Amino acid sequence: MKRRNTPTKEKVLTILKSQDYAISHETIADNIIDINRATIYRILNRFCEDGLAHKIVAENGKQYFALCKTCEVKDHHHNHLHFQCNNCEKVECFKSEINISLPEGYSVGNFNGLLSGLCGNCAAD
Amino acid sequence: MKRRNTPTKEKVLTILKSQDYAISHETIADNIIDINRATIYRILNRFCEDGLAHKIVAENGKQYFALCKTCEVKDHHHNHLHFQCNNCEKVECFKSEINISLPEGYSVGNFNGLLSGLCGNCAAD
DNA sequence: ACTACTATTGCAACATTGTCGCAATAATAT
DNA sequence: ATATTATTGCGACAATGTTGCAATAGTAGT
Repeated sequence: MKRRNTPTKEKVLTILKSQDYAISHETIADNIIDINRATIYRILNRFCEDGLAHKIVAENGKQYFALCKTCEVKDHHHNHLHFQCNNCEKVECFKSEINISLPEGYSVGNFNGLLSGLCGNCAAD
Repeated sequence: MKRRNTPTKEKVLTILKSQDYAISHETIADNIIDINRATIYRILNRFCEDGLAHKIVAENGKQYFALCKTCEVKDHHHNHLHFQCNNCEKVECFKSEINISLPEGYSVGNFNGLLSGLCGNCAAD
């Protein structure tokens, strides 16, 4: 299936690029008016399929999306931790990769690792 | 707030104990008839508050609960990974703890780490 | 430019999940 | 027994993410 370039897709990508944090569909909806919720999800999921972004599931069950800056380019995966601040609720990608070893016979798929607590800014207050 | 012993709570605890995997409220509802969904969640959350169980958020955003067998007793935390099979959907606790280091100024809270893929049984097929 | 193909979008509807307020019930201590 | 209050059930709710369908609009080929 070949991707097409659409204004909507470009807008979502622009927002993703402009953010230092992983964002939820809500953030996107707040930044673009007149874009359907279903469309946002479809675009974001397409980005994930294409290896452009990755998805983080937060402790509240919500999905956050971030561009793949810290991810390995070759042998693409997302074995880094994320951090969500309980106060400002921002989700950020950590640089350091996690070593993952699976039991015999298991096959790897995805990794979703999230720490929570207080970020540098919020803990200082 | 002092806890009380109720039949409902005991039933939920019995089910938790009988399972080798982390379970969702659904599993409990399937095993006990006539118990309210809200009540299940309240009981499970109370178990978590009391350090009896811990909560795992899966990639579908659903909450799973497991008794604290593998968790550290002293200085109680849950720094172990979990694994959910994409086929049988079971969620299990891994034994090995993860080393977690936070950036300067951050304060730790919780860790939610989930691997997904195929478990030993399902990968064999 | 025109056309055909089909990826993408918007809309509406839906299932599901987890939470909350409130009144009724029942566990606990006196 | 009685008083206190933790727990439960019920109903309602908001929110999230997905899907089917018809309409729209990229894209490639002529």
